[in-house]
Amino acid sequence: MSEHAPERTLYDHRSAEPRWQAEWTARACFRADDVPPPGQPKYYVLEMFPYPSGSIHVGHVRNYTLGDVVARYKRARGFAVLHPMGWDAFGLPAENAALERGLHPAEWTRANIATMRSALQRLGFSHDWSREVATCDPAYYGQQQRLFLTFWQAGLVARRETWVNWDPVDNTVLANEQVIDGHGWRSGAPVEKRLLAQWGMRITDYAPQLLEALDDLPRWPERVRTMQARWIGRSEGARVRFELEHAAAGLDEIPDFIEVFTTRPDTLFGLSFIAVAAEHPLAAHAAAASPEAARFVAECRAMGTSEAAIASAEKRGFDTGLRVRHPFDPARTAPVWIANFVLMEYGTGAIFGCPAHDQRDLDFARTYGLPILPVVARPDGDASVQADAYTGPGTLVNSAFLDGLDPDQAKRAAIDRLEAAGQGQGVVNWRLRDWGISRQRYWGCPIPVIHCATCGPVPVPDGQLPVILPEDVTFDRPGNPLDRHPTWKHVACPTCGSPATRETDTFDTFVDSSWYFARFCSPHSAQPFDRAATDGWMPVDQYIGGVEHAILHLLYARFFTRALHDQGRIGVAEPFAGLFTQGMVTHESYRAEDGAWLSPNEVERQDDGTLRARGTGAPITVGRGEKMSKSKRNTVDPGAIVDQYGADTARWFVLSDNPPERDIEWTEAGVAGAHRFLQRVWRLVLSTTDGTADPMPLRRATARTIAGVTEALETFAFNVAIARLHELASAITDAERGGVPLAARREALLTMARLMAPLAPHLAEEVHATLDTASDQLIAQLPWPEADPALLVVDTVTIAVQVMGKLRGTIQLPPGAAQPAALAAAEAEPNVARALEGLALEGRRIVKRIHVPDRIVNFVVA
RNA sequence: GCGGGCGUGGUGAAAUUGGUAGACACGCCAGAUUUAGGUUCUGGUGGCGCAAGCCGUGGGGGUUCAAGUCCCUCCGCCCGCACCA
Repeated sequence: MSEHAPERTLYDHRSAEPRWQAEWTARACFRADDVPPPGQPKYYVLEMFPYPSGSIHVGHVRNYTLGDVVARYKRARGFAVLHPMGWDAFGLPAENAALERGLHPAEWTRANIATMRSALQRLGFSHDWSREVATCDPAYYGQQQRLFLTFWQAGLVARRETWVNWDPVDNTVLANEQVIDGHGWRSGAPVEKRLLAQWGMRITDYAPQLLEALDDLPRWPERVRTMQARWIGRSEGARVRFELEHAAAGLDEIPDFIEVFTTRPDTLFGLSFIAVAAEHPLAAHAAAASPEAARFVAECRAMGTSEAAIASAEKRGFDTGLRVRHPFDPARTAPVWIANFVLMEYGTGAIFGCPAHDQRDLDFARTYGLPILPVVARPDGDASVQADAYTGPGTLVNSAFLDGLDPDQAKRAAIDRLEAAGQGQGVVNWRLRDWGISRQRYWGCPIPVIHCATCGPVPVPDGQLPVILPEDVTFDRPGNPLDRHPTWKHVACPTCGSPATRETDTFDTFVDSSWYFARFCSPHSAQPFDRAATDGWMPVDQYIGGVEHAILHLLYARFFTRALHDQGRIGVAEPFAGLFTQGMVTHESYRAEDGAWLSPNEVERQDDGTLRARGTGAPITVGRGEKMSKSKRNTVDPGAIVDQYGADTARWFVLSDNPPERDIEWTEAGVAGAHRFLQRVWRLVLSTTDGTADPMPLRRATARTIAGVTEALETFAFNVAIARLHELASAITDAERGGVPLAARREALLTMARLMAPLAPHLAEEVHATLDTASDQLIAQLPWPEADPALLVVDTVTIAVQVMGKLRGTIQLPPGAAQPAALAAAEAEPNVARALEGLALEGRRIVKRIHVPDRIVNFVVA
């Protein structure tokens, strides 16, 4: 056996990683107090907690690695760090698993949590596991019920008959935010509209605040802020009452007027028609009176929102026969239509149509031959109606008292007149809807309400909380098993004592994730959270997760925090001071000739570089990198990567090459490359060659690396941090070859280990323990290295010399060299001199000499 | 349609924020050591050119001594929202 057996030169992650993980736990390195120590700055790092689906995927690895780099770095920088982890554990997949596999959702969820917890722990993340919470635990959701009741008291909860989005596959209501393109966000089934009594949160009360405060979140991505702003959707306009002519006397209980919302009250004289949504009460009246109207309304509803994209091409309507009077000219009337392009959920569910100045109205008017009256002339005076509706600036015409005004003036004048006449008022309209939180599902937090025939809905008294989800339920039929439970829902009314029933709906799981960040501050509190703990830790300094939560989760969490703030229960109005949205992890997809998707481990690279099916050698088609998905089978199991290469390799790879906000493509070559580099570091550690060369250049390189890595970590440029560490490794390799003493190289390696520690913590500890046998501390306990300023001082700088802006050479000068010296050296540079001579021969001479100290010299020749 | 973002070698990218474009890595080429290696190490690698040099950050134009970076304009790609009155 040779002296350098291969096993001895390889870093063995299989033994090192569990050893260091155990050591961190034993020393409680990542334990945080419920209140950060006084005098020490705090830093709360939070990654969006996972749904316990059963296994971690590489997206999780990336998400938690990013958070862990920040947590470990901030800890080393002297911050008291809170870095918790828990489980967003309620939700539909657990019920589906129950149906498919006969497992109870609780059992399935708990097993998944156990698996995923150990998978995460194997990656060496510095989470404080003593603060772990699961939203399906009564200790958590009981506090959530308490929060709900305080929200109710604060007037933020409403029970209303509302048109809801009904998912016919999942048998539940969906929030607007959960309807994607007319389909359920989870089931993908076309969403229907149903009228149901629902619990809702009055998030619209907070629309102005939620919008304005976006400006105070500079550490949020622009993209997310604009998405939220558009979702909240503020628009200024007017509500206008149109009195109905009661000509159609056959209709019972027709209201006296229709109210519309418009952003263009200036164009009221262009009125051509009124259009109401199919769900509008007036449409119901019309349907009651006329079979044709009923048929049209039914058609619209059947179409639902699912065909919205297709329907957008075709505007369809039905004339109810009703007419309204013009608010400014009672002699003028216009017809009332039911139209498929009017949305019940925006504004008042009714519009006034001004075809000349609104494209949709124009399309509709042309389809049904309705009048088109221009009321805004273009700046050149042309008021004619062209192919497209005119929405630009101009002057009002055909508009009585508004004539001659510009649209902005006319809006104000029209609103003034409406208000004076009691026919409308200027309003701000919001796109944001109230948040429906009832779900007809079992596996969620029970809504703590009792329905009494005499008292109505009654809150469950605090002493009876939590309302525990019963576990003895069956899933043999569709619908909510809580409804069918023999005893659970039957209770006495807390107010009058008469027989009553529990609410059997459960909360939307987005409620669960709207306050977990506060719970993490004091996870064992007998209240939702302790004020001292949230005062100490909130807000979250750095929140990290996928951009798919840009609207739903982040908006609800902001709403909850604001509401709690206004109730005096929490000290911050915004939960997340900094938000980072990471890119996806993608992978090539592979398809066999018959079109079947192949997983990466069913594919093999041939000697000629082509990819073929493993075993059969059949040719395959390689698709571009795209989001990993089970259907395309292009997923990679992080567990297998950790087994083969170790946690540090997986972490290093997801941080390498790409900036974290961008998508990365997972490649076997990239993983192998990360692993090679870590092994290379280990070989440097094992080197025993000694020498007597000057160690100063290596020391300077190390100091520069400290500065470079620090800056990179501060700016989330983790790929750049890795590049800097590669450079230091090369410098140490060069030093070894150049005979730099072993002790100096080991000093550099010890610094390198500390710089690497946030990214590859296990190897870092191994290096540290190997080279500094005197230390009884772990890197996890040590402060961040400081660069000696003296070592950052350079004795020469390279200055570029340009002639007419083109690079002609470089010169070496001491830093801070004065202009005369710099110019002289520049002119003396042979290549520069030659260029200048050549120009002089053409009779051209230097007219200007630019000198930027330590940067550049530029000779400008006329 | 509206909003946001992006466009740099064969590939992923970097660029002190207006000052030497391509750091670092993958890949590729050549060599060394091994030679069972998908090992390790060294050198090379934007394009054209023998060279001096010229060209080069999606295209065009502008500002400037100097532009990947700022301004105008066009093209292309990605993401989000979308009959929002």
